[in-house]
Amino acid sequence: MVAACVRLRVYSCKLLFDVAMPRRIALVEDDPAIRANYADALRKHGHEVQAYGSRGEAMVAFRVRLPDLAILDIGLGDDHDGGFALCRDLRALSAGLPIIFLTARDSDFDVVSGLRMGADDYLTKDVSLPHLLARVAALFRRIDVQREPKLAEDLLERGSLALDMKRFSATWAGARVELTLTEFWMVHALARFPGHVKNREQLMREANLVVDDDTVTSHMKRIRRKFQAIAPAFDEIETVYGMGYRWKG
Amino acid sequence: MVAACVRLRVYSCKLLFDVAMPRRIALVEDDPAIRANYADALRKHGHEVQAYGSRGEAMVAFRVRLPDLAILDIGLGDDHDGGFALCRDLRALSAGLPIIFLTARDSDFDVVSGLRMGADDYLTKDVSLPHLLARVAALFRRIDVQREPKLAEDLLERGSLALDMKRFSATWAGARVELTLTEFWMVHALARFPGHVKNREQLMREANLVVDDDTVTSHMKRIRRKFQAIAPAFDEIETVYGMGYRWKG
DNA sequence: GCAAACCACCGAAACATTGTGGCAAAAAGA
DNA sequence: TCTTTTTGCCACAATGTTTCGGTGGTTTGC
Repeated sequence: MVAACVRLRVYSCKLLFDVAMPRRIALVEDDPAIRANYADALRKHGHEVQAYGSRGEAMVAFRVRLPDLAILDIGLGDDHDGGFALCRDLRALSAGLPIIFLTARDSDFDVVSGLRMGADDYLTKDVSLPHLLARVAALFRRIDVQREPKLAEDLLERGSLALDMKRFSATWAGARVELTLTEFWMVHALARFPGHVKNREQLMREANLVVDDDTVTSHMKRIRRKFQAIAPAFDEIETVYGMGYRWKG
Repeated sequence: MVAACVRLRVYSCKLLFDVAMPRRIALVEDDPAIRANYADALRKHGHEVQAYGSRGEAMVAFRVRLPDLAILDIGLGDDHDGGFALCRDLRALSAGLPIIFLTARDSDFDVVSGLRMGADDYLTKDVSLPHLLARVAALFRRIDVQREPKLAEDLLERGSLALDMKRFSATWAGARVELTLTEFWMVHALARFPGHVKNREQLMREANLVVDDDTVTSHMKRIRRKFQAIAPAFDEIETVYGMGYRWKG
């Protein structure tokens, strides 16, 4: 009983995180073929990947903006320990940046060196793609779990719809729907009481507006269009002739 | 030559980390000889170790008090997947507890399963003792680095951004950004909750100001300009029409 | 079936908010 | 005191949002 309850909580927590933006992964690997291969696999998994072929190239980019995760090869071209040096430089920029070594060198000495240098994981290139992806996911999970887990009143979930009042963001089945301020409040007014019919006057009040009835109609049109742009079959907003609108839920 | 130099530095780094507090590590392993061996090694490294031979025995202890790290074998006596079950139960008790699988089973399927189950690392029993210890240390370092900003409220890291509340200094990817006091507090207000929209009134309050809305706009202009002077592609501060500003993070 | 009321859609005008450069007042240093 | 930095504000330009009338289609009541 208790266990089930806890798991439910964890699950809803996961949903929250999944709505977040894709992670930016930096991949530093000198072999173009291998680089493309890994970059591809990570992208297919929904990550945003920047790939670099050398230590210098990577550092230039890191000084502009740090990624959410760095995956480093150790030998970079002529520089036999370029990855180690890169790791050290990165740690100087950010103590908390997740770093994974991904290299052909499999000696215990190298592994221990890499981990002591501040890396979070050390993988050899014989790992399978699923294995690599699982390691990456595990590291991201560790990062997330440590981050402040606050939710509740600022979040409204109604089926596929999720409204975050703190972020002023709306998502449908995980996909972001870009609503303007007025549109956001109207969706909020509707979705707060699924099934209840709201007339135009009520909708106006919730959005802090005093306008013509036709204007509310226009807003509904745009809201529907924005949701349908993401999910063509969207049909949650029902028109109740002579009454107003209702969120089917 | 270069390699030797790099490794030397790593070594001195290790000394720093080893000074840390003793951690309570739970070791669940059914083979008494192996169990004693690992427990011994961990203790010699300054950790406090509780060793258990079965899933039930371990859970009884966990319900009384959780360790700082759990190292689990997968096969426990007759129970071929006892470690997996234990991991699941442990995760229900605490979503954030560090877990490492340490097992003879080396199939990719088991590794991926273990990691997906919520483990932080997966090691096979052929790893050397130094390797194991380095993995444990790396995981503890990750925990510490994440927990630090909560305990010591004087440092805030958000991707490339780092704010030092003690010195009122801000850095972007390691490069100093010269912010005035008001600007610093506004960046702080934004970056403290990445993704959250802050309206002008909230921003004023966080910077201890009571001014015109336009003035906030001006501050944002100057803040953006200062960051862009360092990283021309800077784009973290997003304006949300009619709502305020948000740190993308 | 028909008229009246209502709603969806389009597009352009009206409106609101934000970005920019500049300037002066206030505060901080020298 | 004088200089420099920081801050607040304004006008104008640029941008994004809201409003609303017209047209045509749909629902309702009789």
